[in-house]
This record gives sequence, structure tokens and C-alpha cells, in this order.
Amino acid sequence: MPGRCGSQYADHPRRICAAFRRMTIPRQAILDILNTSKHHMSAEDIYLAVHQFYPQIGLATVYRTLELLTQEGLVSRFEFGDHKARYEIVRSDQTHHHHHLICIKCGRVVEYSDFIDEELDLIKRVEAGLTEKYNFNIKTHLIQFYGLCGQCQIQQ
Amino acid sequence: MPGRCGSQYADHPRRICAAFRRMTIPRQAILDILNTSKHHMSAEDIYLAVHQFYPQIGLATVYRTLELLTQEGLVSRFEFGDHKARYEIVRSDQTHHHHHLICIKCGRVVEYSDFIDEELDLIKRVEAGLTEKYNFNIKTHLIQFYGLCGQCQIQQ
DNA sequence: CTCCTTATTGATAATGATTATCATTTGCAT
DNA sequence: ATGCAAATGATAATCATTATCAATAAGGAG
Ligand SMILES: [Mn+2]
Ligand SMILES: [Mn+2]
Ligand SMILES: [Zn+2]
Ligand SMILES: [Zn+2]
Repeated sequence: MPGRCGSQYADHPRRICAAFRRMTIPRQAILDILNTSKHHMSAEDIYLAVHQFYPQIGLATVYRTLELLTQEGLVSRFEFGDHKARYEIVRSDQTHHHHHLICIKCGRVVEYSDFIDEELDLIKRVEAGLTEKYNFNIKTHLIQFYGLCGQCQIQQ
Repeated sequence: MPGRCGSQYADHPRRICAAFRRMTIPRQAILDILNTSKHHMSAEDIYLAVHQFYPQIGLATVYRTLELLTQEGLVSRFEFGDHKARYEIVRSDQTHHHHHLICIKCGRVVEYSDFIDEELDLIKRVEAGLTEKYNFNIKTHLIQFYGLCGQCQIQQ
């Protein structure tokens, strides 16, 4: 089934090759889970999901793979307030770009992509300005809003 | 020296009273350090700074106090990438509002307030839209840019 | 000022997500 | 098919943060 590195990952074959020198069963399994499951999975969520198909894959490998994918920009790592990183695959399709709205009481996370165009437009301009002034080569940005969700506003 | 709760903290006396039911030496010391020291201190940085004046104050108290101040919005907690929270006092003076630019290689953190007006203007509009659509009562936002600083661009 | 309640503290143990270690396995270029 | 470096899995170690709990002290009532 493998073939050459990343060949079955039509979305990112080249970048997967850059991230991985070798394509292995564990890496394929982890990529599959990331591609098919819901967003915002913790390392352990991913480990458990992978574990159903390949019980021998270890948690350390999950962490190592996520680290590589994050470095390479194929995966985004988020921190929503419980000291536990969450991961989601980055679609090459730019229409999936979104930011997060986080309830500071119950931890609920809402993805929004309303206003995203406006936001990205401003971000692009700010990035250009910051690059010039501070000589930073900017790779990514993080925008999150924090507040109380509807439920948590009611409960005092 | 104490007087009544928060009396000597001209900046936020009312909010400090809301955060603290009792004003104590450790809390005064921690507030003093936050007000006078540089930004982006870790809990341990603050502990060590406080320790020079009051060696008996414990690290747990520093964490507890920072938690309270953060809840009350008097202090902002940031996560810059080394799994270690950083804290900075929130000035009531809005002119100190700033965002952060973080080097993903060496960890350097740059504060910028260029473009801040434009950013805050957009943020305000986005907040209004999100409040309406998702029924969130938004309290704070987080905007960070990640990339390579000048130094780290050179070193390969 | 003294007393009393209870918020707060300091010392310390526990937690838990993440990282390091290392012997073994395996992808894959030759 | 072979050899070697990359990758793995089991497990121990790390370390920032949180929980525990007996002792202390802030500050309101009298
Ligand atoms: Mn998301
Ligand atoms: Mn800052
Ligand atoms: Zn909520
Ligand atoms: Zn750098």
C-alpha cells in the first residue's frame, strides 16, 4: 500500500516528504486520523483513535509525528486553556481558514470564519509592516477571542 | 502601611478589592513586582524577584495570586511556546495595549503597538459580529504572529 | 484594643502532559 | 537481498502547575 513517500496523500505529498524522511505505518495512520476525524484532538485523542486500528502504536510516536507535522506547517497546534495541546490538520484549501472563540468558563470552542476575509486582509498588511520594521519573517498568526458562551452567561 | 484593601494601588483599587478579599503582604509584594519589573515574567521569575524582599513567600502563593489577578483581568497570561506561562500587568492606560511577535526558533518576543489602532478597530467590529452570531460575551482577545527573527533568518 | 471568623499562607506532595532514553525494528536506497 | 540510518515502542524522567492541610493573620464586630 505505501508506494513512495506520501503518495496517497494527494493533498500534501511534497510537504509530507519534506516532513518525513520515511513513510511508516504509524505516520500513515496518524495522518488518516487527522484527515478524517473532527478538529481539536489532543495527542491522547489521536493516540486512542489510532490505537483502534493499530494497537501497537505508542503515544510517544504520536507526539513525535505531531511535532514534525507542526514544524512543517501541515498541522496547527492550539492551546485553548486547559493545559493540553490540540491539533488540527491544515487544509491546503484556503477556504477552511478559521479562528477560534473560546468560553473561559466551560472551555467550549467555536470555529468561525465570518469576518475571516477582513481579518486576513488586515493581517496581511500588518505582517508586511512588521516584517519591514522588525525584520521578522512571519510564518503564521494566532487569533483567538475569549469570553462567555450563551450557556455560561445564564448560569450567573 | 496597608490601610484598606488596595488603597495604595492608585491604578486599580476597586478591581483589586474585587479580586482580593484581604490585602496581604505577599499580594502587595507581587503587585509591586508586576508594576515595576519588565514584562513577560514567568511565575518563577516573579517568585524569585519577590523572594529578594520577602524570602518567606512561597511559590504556591505566587501562582494563586497570579490566577486571581488573571481572572479579574488585572493581569494577562501569555504562552509563547516554551510550555511556561508569562504574565504582565494590564495598565488601565489603553495606550499600552500591544500584541506580540514571537520567533519560533530562539523564542525572542517583540512587543509591537504599530497597527494596533487598526487592529483594535477591526477587533471591535469582529467582536460585535461574533457576539451577535454566536451569543458570546467576549472579554479578551489574543493576537500573536510567529516567524523568524533577523538573527535566526541568517543562521540558516 | 481584643476577639473571632475564615481567607490566606507556606511547605510539601501529587498531578499530568510532554520529553528523553535506549534497545529493537524497519524503510528504502543501493 | 543487504546495510544502515531513521523510526519505533516501552518506559522513565521532567517540570510547570495544582492540591493538600495545618498554621497564620486580615479585618470586621463589639
Ligand atoms: Mn479549529
Ligand atoms: Mn507584552
Ligand atoms: Zn461556556
Ligand atoms: Zn530568533
